[in-house]
Amino acid sequence: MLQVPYLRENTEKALSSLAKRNKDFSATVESIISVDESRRKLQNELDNLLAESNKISKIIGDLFKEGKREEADGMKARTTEIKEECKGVETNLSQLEEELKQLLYLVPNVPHESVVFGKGAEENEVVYSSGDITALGESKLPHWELCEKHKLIDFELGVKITGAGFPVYIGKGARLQRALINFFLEEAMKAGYTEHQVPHLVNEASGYGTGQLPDKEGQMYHVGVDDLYLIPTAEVPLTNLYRDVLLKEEQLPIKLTGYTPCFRREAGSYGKDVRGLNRLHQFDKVEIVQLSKQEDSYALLEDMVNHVKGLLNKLELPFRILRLCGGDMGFTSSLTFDFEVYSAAQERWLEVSSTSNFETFQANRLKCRYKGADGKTQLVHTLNGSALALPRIVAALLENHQDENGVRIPQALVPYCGFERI
RNA sequence: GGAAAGGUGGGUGAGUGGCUGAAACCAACAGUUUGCUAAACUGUCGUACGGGAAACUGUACCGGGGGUUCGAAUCCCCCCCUUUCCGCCA
Repeated sequence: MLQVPYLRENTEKALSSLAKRNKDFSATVESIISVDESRRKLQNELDNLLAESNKISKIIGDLFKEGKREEADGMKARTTEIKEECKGVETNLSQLEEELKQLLYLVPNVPHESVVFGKGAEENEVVYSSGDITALGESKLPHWELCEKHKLIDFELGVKITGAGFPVYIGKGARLQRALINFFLEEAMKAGYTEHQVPHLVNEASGYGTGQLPDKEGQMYHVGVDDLYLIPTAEVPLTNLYRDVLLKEEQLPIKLTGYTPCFRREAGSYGKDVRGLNRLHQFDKVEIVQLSKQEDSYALLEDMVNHVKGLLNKLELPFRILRLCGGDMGFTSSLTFDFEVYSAAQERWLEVSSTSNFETFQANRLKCRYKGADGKTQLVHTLNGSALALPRIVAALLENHQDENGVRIPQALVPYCGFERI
């Protein structure tokens, strides 16, 4: 959620940046500013009424002590009057506050200056690419066929016990999952991230904290009886560890990592793009999260991008990095880099990581702040990235490293797997 | 699921309807002392929204929401959460 004073003082700048999202927010922002102005006016009115009432109450108290009971009783009339007036003002005020909140929920984060205008995914900029597109022979197979051939994943079984999008990993397929999770966690640990095992269900407040609520309510599985949500990413519990927290400057940056399964309803997506491992309702992911001082966040974003680069290089996968254009960027993000791995057998790019700086957008709702050297309290910047999500990595590994004898496991992963080939 | 006890500032924790935005202690910050560190001493020290160039100042906030009262952290009602005991259980 953006901060009203920011919008008020930087209206032009905010609007021109927001326009990069290929949507016009000027009407909403204008409403925010004008509603807030009315709000402040009413607040002032109320404050003055209350100030008067407080003053009178104090005098009455003093009169009572002096035993001037009648004089005191005489003053009560005015406070009753004030109370009536306050009621009206309060009602209007809370209405305006609610209105303001709803309006603020509509405005996404202001894109970073490096973000370009764009309507959608086609306009994302490739800012880096690494590795050659793997040349595969005629016998190349997509991962879903490789999975069947080598008995790594049984999609049908998953359908039976749960439904589509809930695969069952078997044998070397299961061990590969475990190996990847451990590999990613170890690498994150070496890079200074502290591993956390967090709950896989979160409450409503956490959903609001990181911005999944109210914007993406339908994307999360909701456990009605207990009013809890299954996490769509470890970002939610990890970042919310620092909800309502006042940090000291020297504690920053805070670097967190964790493995969790992720649950996404993915309502409305069907077809060939979601075949096999390309899109699932449940998948595994290792997430990295940072909380930082405002002035450091973009350097740290760079570090996170480099960390993910390192992982993909060790897995010997060809990939590219995209800087998302305004139209394709998530609601809460200021700047996002997507990582895509080329899948030679499917002949398409698969998104395997999304690494973003949210600046103060999440921190504002989270109320995660720190006290700077100057004694001033300010919001932290939050960042996160997938490092990495498993299913498409598995797809890419299987497809890119297949040969006539099966599938080769990249060297870096062998110690974690315990086998060199599938 | 049943019973009981609790929820107060960055932390611990007092708090009799008005002198309580809130004692005390810890932490933090500034200073004095000191060869350095430590200790000791002195002072400062909550958050949010307003007004003001500033000093300063108004209001709100003691889990959340209502109510009683001229006046509520304090009394009443509802809700939420935590802890402990019992039950169930990996």
